[in-house]
Amino acid sequence: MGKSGEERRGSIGARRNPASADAILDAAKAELIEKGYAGFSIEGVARRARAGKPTIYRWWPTKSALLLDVYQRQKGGIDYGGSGSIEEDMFRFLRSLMGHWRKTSSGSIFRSLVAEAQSNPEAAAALADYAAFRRGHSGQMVRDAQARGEVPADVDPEIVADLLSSYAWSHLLTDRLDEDDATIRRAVHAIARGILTKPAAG
Amino acid sequence: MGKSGEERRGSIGARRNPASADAILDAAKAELIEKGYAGFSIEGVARRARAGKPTIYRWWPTKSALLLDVYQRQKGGIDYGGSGSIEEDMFRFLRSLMGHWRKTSSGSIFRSLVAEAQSNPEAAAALADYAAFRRGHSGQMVRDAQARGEVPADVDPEIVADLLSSYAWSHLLTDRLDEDDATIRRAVHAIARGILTKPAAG
Amino acid sequence: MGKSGEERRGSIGARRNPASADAILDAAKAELIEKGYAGFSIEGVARRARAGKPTIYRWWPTKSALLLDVYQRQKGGIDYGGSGSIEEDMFRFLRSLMGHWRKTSSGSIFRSLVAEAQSNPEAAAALADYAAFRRGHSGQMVRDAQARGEVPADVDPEIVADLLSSYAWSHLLTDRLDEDDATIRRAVHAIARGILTKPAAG
Amino acid sequence: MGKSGEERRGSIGARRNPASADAILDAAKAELIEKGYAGFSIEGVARRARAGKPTIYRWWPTKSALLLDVYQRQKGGIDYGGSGSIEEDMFRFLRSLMGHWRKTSSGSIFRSLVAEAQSNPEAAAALADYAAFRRGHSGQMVRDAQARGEVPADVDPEIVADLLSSYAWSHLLTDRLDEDDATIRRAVHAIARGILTKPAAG
DNA sequence: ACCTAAGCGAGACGGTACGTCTCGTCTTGCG
DNA sequence: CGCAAGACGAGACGTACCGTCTCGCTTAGGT
Repeated sequence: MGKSGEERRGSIGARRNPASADAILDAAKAELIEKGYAGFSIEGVARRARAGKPTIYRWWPTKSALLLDVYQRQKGGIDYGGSGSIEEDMFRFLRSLMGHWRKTSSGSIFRSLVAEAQSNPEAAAALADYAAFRRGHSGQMVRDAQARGEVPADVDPEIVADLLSSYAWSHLLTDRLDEDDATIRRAVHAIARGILTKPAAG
Repeated sequence: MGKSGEERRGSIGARRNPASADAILDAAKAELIEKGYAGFSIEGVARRARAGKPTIYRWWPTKSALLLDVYQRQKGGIDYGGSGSIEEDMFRFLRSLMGHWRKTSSGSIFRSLVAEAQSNPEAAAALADYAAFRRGHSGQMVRDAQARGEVPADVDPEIVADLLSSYAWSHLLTDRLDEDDATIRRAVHAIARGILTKPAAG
Repeated sequence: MGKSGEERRGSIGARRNPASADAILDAAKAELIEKGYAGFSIEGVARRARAGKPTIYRWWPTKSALLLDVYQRQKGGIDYGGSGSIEEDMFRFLRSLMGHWRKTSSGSIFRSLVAEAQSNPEAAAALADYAAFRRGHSGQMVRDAQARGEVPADVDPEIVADLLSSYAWSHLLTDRLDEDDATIRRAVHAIARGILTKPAAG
Repeated sequence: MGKSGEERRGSIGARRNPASADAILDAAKAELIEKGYAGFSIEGVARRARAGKPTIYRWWPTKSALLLDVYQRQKGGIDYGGSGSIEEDMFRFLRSLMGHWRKTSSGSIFRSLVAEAQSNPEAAAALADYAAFRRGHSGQMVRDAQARGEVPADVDPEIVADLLSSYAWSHLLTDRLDEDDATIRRAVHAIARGILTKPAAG
C-alpha cells in the first residue's frame, strides 16, 4: 500500500503526479476500512495522504468518484466461467463475486458506494453506469451459451445478468455474503431450469 | 399530515407529548421526501416540526431509529397474487412492489434505510430482520403453487422470494423502478421457466 | 487576560455565554499582538479560545466587527483636557492618544482595523462611524473653549477635531508615534493660533 | 491598458521580457481598480496577464513590491500653487491631491499600499520614505511664503506639510475624498490663520 | 393548595467536515 | 535561461449539522 515515503511529495510540473494519486487512493481505502463509510471524509483522506484538499477535488470532483476509483483499483478477477455449462458458469460467477467481496475489503467499499448513491445523484449515476457496464460484461456468459446453442436466442442476456447481480447485491447489503454453495447452486438452478413442474414428457 | 397548528405545542406534564411525536415523524417523512436522505438532518426535522432538538434525541437516540419509525408508519399493502399461476403471481408481486415504491414516498424512505444500514449496525440488523420477514411472507406465493402442484416440492420458496426481492431492491437502489411490464415479465419468465433451450420433445 | 480555565466552557442555555465572548476577545487580542494583522485569522482565534468557529460568527459577523470590539475593550482613558486653555488641551489630547497607542497594544490593533477597512466595506463603514463619533467627542474641547470665549463661534469644532485626529492617524500609520513633545506642541500651536479670538486691538 | 494581444507571449531568451512585465503591471493595476485591495491576488494578476505565477514571483518577491511598482507608474502632477497666497496654495494643494486620488485610480492604489504597510514592514518602510519625501516636497509652499515674508521663519514647513497630508490621508482612508471646497477651505483657514505673520496693529 | 418532577421550545456551545480560494513552491516543455 | 502552464501541500474562508448543555415555561400527580 505504498512505501509511505517520508519526504515531501510536491508538484512534478504542469501535470498530474501519480504518486499523489496513489497516496490519496491508498489513504481513502485505509480510511474506509478503518472507519467505515460513516467516518469517511475527504478531510481525513487528505490528512492521511498528506495531500491538500484541492488536490483531491481537482481529480475526484465528488466523494463518489473517489469511492468508485478506490473500488475499481481493488477489483480482482471475477470468474466468468468457461466451464462449458451456463449453470456452472453462473454458479462460479456468483460464488467468486461474493467470495471476493467477503474476503477482500472491496465488499465494504462497494457497500459505501451503494450507500453514497442513495443520497448523491452523481454517485447514483456513476453507480448506475457501473452496474450497467457490469451487467453487459457478465451477460457474456449468456451470449457464449447462446453461441453454443445452450440458451435460445430470445433470452435477454442483460436480464439474466440483472438477476444474478441483484442476488449478489442484496446479499452484500444485508450481510449475507456467507451463503453456502448449495444455496447459491439452488438459486442459479432456478434461473437455469426454472421452477415449474416439468411436463410429463419433458 | 397534521393540522400544522400555529400555536405553541409545549409540555403536557411529566410524560411524552404525542402531538410532538407525531409532528416530528410527519416532519421527518416530509423532509425525507423533499430533500432525500442526503438532505435529511435532525436539525431540519426539528425546525420543520417546531420541536427542540433534545426532544428528538430524547425519544429517538439515533437517526436510524427515527428512520425506522417513519418507515414503519408507512407500510402499504403489496399484491400477492392469487391468479392461479405462479408466473402471473410473481409478475404482479414485482410490479406492485416496484409501483408502490415508485408512486408513494416509501421507496425513497426505504432507500434511506438501506443507506443508513450500510454504516450503522443497528440499522443493518433491523433491515436484515425486516428483509427476512418479507421473504418469508412473499414465499407464500411459491408454497401456494406447490400446493397446486404447479411447482415441485424440492424448490425452496425462500430462494425464489430472495431472487424476486433482490431484483426489486437492485432496481430501487439504481433508480430503475420504472422498468416496463415486458421486461419484468421476462425476468419472471426466466425464473419460472428457466433459460435453457428446451429439449426437442419437451 | 482570563484565568485560562481548563474545564470545558459549554452552553449556559439559550443565551450568550459571556465567558465565551471574553475568551474569544482575549484570544483575538493575543493573536493580533503575536502575529500581527497579516497572521490574524478567525480560525486561529477559535483555536486559541477553544471555541467553535460558528460561535465567533454568531456574534461577530465579520472580521472587522471582532477587531473593533477588541479595540474598544482596550480603549483607555484619553485625556480631553480641562486645562482652561484650548492649546494645552489639544496638546494633551494628542500626546495622550499617541502615547496610549504606542505604549499599549491598542495602536497595533487600530492599525489592523484601518488596514481591514481599506479592503472590507463593512469595516470601512464601522471605522468611519467610529471616527465620526470620536471627532464629535473630541470636538468637545473646542466647544468648551467657545463657551469660555477663547474660540469664536464660527469655528467648526469637527474640523479642528479632524485635523487633530488626522495628525495622530498618519503618525500611527507611518510609525511615527514617538514624536517628541516639542514637535507636537508646534503642530498644535499652528492650529491654535488660527482659531483664537483676536484681541480687540491685536 | 495594453493591447492585450491574444497570442502567446513566450520567452525572448535568457533575459527579462518587458512585454510580460508591462502586462503584469497593467493587470495588477486593473485588478486593484476593479476588485480593490481585498480582491487583489497574485493568482488573479497572473490570470489576467496570462502570465505564470513564477514569472511574477521572480521579479516582484512580495505583494508590496508589486503594489509599489504599480503606484510609482501612476504618479500624477499635483498642483503646488504659486497663487501668491499661502492659504490659497494650501487649499489648491489639498483639493488637487484629493481630487487626483478620487478621480484617477491612484487613490485606491494608495489605500492598498497603506493597508499593506500595516502588516508588512518592507511596505511600511517604503511608505514612510515616500511620505517623508512628499512632506519635504510640499513644504516648499511654506518656504516660498516665508521667502515672501507671508509666514515667519520660525514656522517649520515640515509640520505644516504634515498637517496637510495627514488631513488628506485620513480622508482617503475613511472614504471622505468628496469633501466640499468650503470644508477644505475652513480646514486650511484654521492652519493658515495660525501661521500668518500678525500685523503689528492687527 | 403547594411542590416536585419531567417534558417541552429554544437556542448557544465546542466540534468537525464541507467545498472553494489563494498562497508560494516546484517542475515541466517550448522558444 | 526565461517563459506560460499548472499541479502541489498548506491552510483559511464562511456554512451546515452534529450531539450536548442549560434555560424558563407548562402541566400533572403526589402530598
